[in-house]
Amino acid sequence: MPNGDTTMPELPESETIRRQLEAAVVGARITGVTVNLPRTVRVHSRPDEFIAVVKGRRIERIDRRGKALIFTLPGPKTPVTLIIRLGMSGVLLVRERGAPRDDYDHVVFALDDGRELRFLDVRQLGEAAAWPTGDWSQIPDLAKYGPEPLGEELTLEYLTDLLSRRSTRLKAVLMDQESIAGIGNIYGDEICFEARVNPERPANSLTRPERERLLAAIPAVLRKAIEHCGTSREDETYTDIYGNLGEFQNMLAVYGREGEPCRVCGTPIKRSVWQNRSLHYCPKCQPRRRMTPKKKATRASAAKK
DNA sequence: AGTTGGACCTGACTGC
DNA sequence: TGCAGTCAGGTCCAAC
Repeated sequence: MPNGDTTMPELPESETIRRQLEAAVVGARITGVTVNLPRTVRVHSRPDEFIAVVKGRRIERIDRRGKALIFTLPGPKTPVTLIIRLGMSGVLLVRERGAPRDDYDHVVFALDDGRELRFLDVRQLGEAAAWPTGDWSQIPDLAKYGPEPLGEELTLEYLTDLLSRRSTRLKAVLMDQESIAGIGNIYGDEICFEARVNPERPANSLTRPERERLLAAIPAVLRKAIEHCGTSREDETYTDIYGNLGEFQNMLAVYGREGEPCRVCGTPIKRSVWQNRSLHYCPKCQPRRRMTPKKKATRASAAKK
C-alpha cells in the first residue's frame, strides 16, 4: 500500500498510470475538488482558484508528455489543461467515495460516478497545475520539454547535435527534460548500461557508434519498463492507480545494484555520487575512457595469458 | 550560456 | 531510547 511509501515516477511509471487512468476515468465528470495542501495546486502561475477552474468539467482525454500527465477538460468556452507532475513521491489512486482517507492525500477529485481520483504525495514535490487553454504550445510547463524518447523526433541527427553541444556528463544530458523528456535517475543509468557507455563520460566525447547504441537503448529500455509496469523499489515504492507494484525492479541491470555482479560480465557494479544523485555502472562493460588501440592490444594479450 | 551545487520536502535508516 | 545526520530524487534557482 502506498501509505508512507514513496515513488520514483519516470516515463514508464507515468505511462503505466496514464494507460490505467485512460481506461478508468476518461468520460467522468469532476463534481468536486478538495485541496488539503494548497501548495500542491496552481492555476497559471498563481496558487489559487484551482477548484473553480477544474470543478464541473469532464475528463475528455489523458495524455503524457515526458513524466507529466495531461488531462484535457473541455468546457463551454475554453478547455482547461490539467497537468499533474508526480514529482518524486506522487501517487494517483482511484478509490470509491467513502473509502478511508489516505495519508498525504493533498488533492482529491470527486467523480460523478461515485469514485474519487486522489493525488497523494509524501514529499510534496509534485504539483497539479491548471491552464485555461487546450493549446499545449501556450503552456510553458509543456513547451519547454525536449522530444519524446518514444517518438520519431528523437533521431540520430538530433542526438548528435544535442550531445556535441554539451560538455557535461552524459547522464546529466539524458536527465535534462529540455533535452529529452521523461528520463530520470533510474532509467538514465539503465540506458547507459544498455548502450555500454559510461554515464560519467562527457556528452560530447561519444563516438558515432556510441551515439547509435544510445539512440537504440533509450526506447528499448523505456519500452521494456512500460511492458513491466514500471519500477517499484523495496523502500521507494511506486504503485499504479490501484496500489499495485511494478515489476521492472527485478530486471534492473545496474541501478541500486552496487557491489552486485554485472549480469553480463560478473564485475561488481560501481556506484558514485554526483550532484547529490547516485550513478551506477559496470566498470568493465562501461569503461570510463575509451581504450586506446595500444591499451586494447595490451589488455587483449594479457587476457590470453 | 553552460554547468554546478544547494534547496525544497518527509520518512526510513544509521550511528553515537 | 533518543537524537542528529544522511539519503532518496524531480525540479527550480542562484552562483560561478
